[in-house]
Amino acid sequence: MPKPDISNAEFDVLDVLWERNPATASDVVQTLSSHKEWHEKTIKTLLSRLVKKGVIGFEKQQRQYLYYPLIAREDYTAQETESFVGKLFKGKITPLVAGFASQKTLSKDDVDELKALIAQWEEDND
Amino acid sequence: MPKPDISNAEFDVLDVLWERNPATASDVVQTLSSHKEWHEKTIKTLLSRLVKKGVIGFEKQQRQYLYYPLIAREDYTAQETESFVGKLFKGKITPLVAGFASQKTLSKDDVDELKALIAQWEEDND
DNA sequence: AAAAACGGATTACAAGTGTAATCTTAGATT
DNA sequence: AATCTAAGATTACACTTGTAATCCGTTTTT
Repeated sequence: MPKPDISNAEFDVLDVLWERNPATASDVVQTLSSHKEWHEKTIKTLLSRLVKKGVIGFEKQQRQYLYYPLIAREDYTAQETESFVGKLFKGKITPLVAGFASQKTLSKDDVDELKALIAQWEEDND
Repeated sequence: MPKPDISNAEFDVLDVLWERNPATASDVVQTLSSHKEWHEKTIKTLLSRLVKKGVIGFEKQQRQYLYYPLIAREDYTAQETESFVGKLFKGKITPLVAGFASQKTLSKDDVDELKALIAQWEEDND
């Protein structure tokens, strides 16, 4: 199946389902109400579109539906990352990190974590 | 001015202008012909849209226009990176790098470059 | 029972996108 | 000079996206 495009608004809805799975439409509405100004109807529409795209599924729970994601966040993230890095950095992470570091300041913790990652890599590949 | 959205197709055109600046429409058409199946008219449309969005500018060169970018690739890249990392990784690069590394294999060169980056950072911040 | 409310389904509608085709006008060709 | 042509301007058109409103049937409420 051709990987479905997930719009920005749809993503926000999907993101809720990744956190709280399964969830009814009104669960999603409630969760989003804290940081989005969306009308309930809007969220219902987005849920329907995600269903139609095959991104989420649902089970009838009496009157309501219980929605749940059909794709894992990790998979989505990995795909998006690959295409993003491919598009803007010719597939190389280093320039991404370099550019990021030159703009947003890295904390010592960030750097420590990166070092740990590298150490791990070196351990695996020696 | 509100940062203009640049669509995917528009990006490919802009990308050519970042490489070859200034360029006529047919320069862009020729450059893109190697990897895109776009009709010349399509590319002209994209150029017009980019002009309208204020992303590129042009100077009349007799009959043709010479187009050139109005925003630097680095700036665009930095902004996109920030929003991408913000959206998918809560603004942290480390998990991005970790996820990337677990999927696409890093080369030794990649790792060396990352180490160099970190060394640089530590030198600047001690 | 009648009315109101709620849940999902269907419809709406403008702006943005991908992907050109047509129009217009000024140089290039014959 | 008449015509062809290439360049940009304008128009096209279906699909997606943001953002709901309306419809329809089933529970609640009164």
